[in-house]
Amino acid sequence: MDPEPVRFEPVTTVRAYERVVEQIEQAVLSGRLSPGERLPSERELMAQFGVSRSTVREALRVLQAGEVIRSRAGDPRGPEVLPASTAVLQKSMHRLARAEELGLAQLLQFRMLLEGSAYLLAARLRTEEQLAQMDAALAEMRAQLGRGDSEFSRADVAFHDAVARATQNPLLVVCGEVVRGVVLELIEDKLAHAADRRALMRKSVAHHIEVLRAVRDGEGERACRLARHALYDYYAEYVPEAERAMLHPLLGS
Amino acid sequence: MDPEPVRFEPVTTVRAYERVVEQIEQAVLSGRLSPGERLPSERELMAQFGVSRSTVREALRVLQAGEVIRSRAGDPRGPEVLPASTAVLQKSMHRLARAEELGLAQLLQFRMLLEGSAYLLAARLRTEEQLAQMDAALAEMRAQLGRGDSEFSRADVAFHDAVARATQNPLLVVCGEVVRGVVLELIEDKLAHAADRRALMRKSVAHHIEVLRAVRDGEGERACRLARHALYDYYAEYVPEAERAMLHPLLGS
DNA sequence: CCTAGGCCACTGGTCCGACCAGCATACTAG
DNA sequence: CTAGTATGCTGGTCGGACCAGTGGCCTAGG
Repeated sequence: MDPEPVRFEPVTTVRAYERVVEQIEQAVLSGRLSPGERLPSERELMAQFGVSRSTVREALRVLQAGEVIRSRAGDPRGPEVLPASTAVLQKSMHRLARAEELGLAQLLQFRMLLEGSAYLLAARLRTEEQLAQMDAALAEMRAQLGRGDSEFSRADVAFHDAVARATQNPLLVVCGEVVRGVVLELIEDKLAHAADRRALMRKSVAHHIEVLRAVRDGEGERACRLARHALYDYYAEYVPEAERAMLHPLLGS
Repeated sequence: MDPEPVRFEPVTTVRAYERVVEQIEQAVLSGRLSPGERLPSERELMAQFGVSRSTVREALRVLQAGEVIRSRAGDPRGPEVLPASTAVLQKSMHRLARAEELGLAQLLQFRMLLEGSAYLLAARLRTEEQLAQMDAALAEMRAQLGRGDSEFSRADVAFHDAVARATQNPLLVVCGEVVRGVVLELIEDKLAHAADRRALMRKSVAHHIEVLRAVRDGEGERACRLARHALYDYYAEYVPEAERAMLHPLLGS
């Protein structure tokens, strides 16, 4: 055995507000503080932690940014502990997607991958109720076919959300949502100039009908393949030709 | 047409610090501020935004919590804009996992999905150099077979990273990394008590050899199937039986 | 008795001014 | 020319102050 020498750890200055954050976060994470419960008021916390109100406030700001608590001015009951949400996850993923110099190719690849798998899972795991939700969203799409495309795409989003929810996996829901959003951001201007949006919508509806049938029949593999091909057909023309190859492995053999 | 009545939107009080956050965040997101660049000092910002220093500081705290910037006391150059990181993503996912919104089943499902697809893509897109990196990582795993399992799992991580990089998709790299981390966190204690870790390692090496061969031969589908089955075999026993069914659709027909 | 109304104590949001310790640079003494 | 110090900034923390809200209490009117 090595004669383990005395080891010193690098000293890290821990700011006062960080200690406050830490303690409150631990209380929430460990369940000693449940969603809906209230924290003491800032002035009370300042006494309990032995720090100034500024420090307490900075700590609360951090927790607020992390969706751990919520403060309302004037509420005598104090800051509220929030239930866990995917909002932060979504925001951080969005930031990452925009920062990582992601091209449309990468985003589309990821989306094909996710949505395909979502269908694969949904086809097996969906309940009748979720099936009905997809039906409703699809009906809404058909109804909005003639109207502006903002309503149409809202119905489209609702459809995909229903599919994602059917997988019972919040990760799939969030990631799908984010990637879809970023993809749309990247090409909405190009898409707006598309020659015939009406034709695109009709094609989209036809595709959704087909894929929904596959989901209803439990044919996951087929739904997966359909979705990926549809995405490719719809978006590939906007992907630089050199990068298009990275989408092909997902189209199956 | 409906005689569209005048519509009023609910008034939302926007806090001063929120608007400061918003502006700085936008500057970073839009690229007007790049990683490594510096923000003006708090006193300077307070003049530019026309708010007090407390308000500026609360805004900076929020950005700091979101890993957008970093402040060091005394640094005359001011707060630094950070490159996008996965830390927040990881933390928020972790919190969701602890809040039981996310069980091992969901995480594992997502990981099976991601890693399978990663192999599928890597088998087609990998370069010789990336293949060599996987080889090296695998060799390291074999070398560490006898040693502590922290070295072993580090080599394991290196292998999976090499695979993810071969897909040329940063999203896949990041998500894979994060999910792998959270999964390990969730069961590391259970895994530590496993009867025979040595046997598990050997089995893991054997699996990696096989899957790497599939990648080298360009058999993406096979690599995908192998990886998912391996993950299932390795982890499924820790998943509540009732939720195990949600993993089965990914194991293929 | 009960209820509608206003009152009030307290909340969080913002501002100000002050002090401290830390950092990078310029300057100074050797 | 170098070593060390002085300096002028930085962010971190503190205390006190004021304001606009909120919700419960208390009261006047039924």
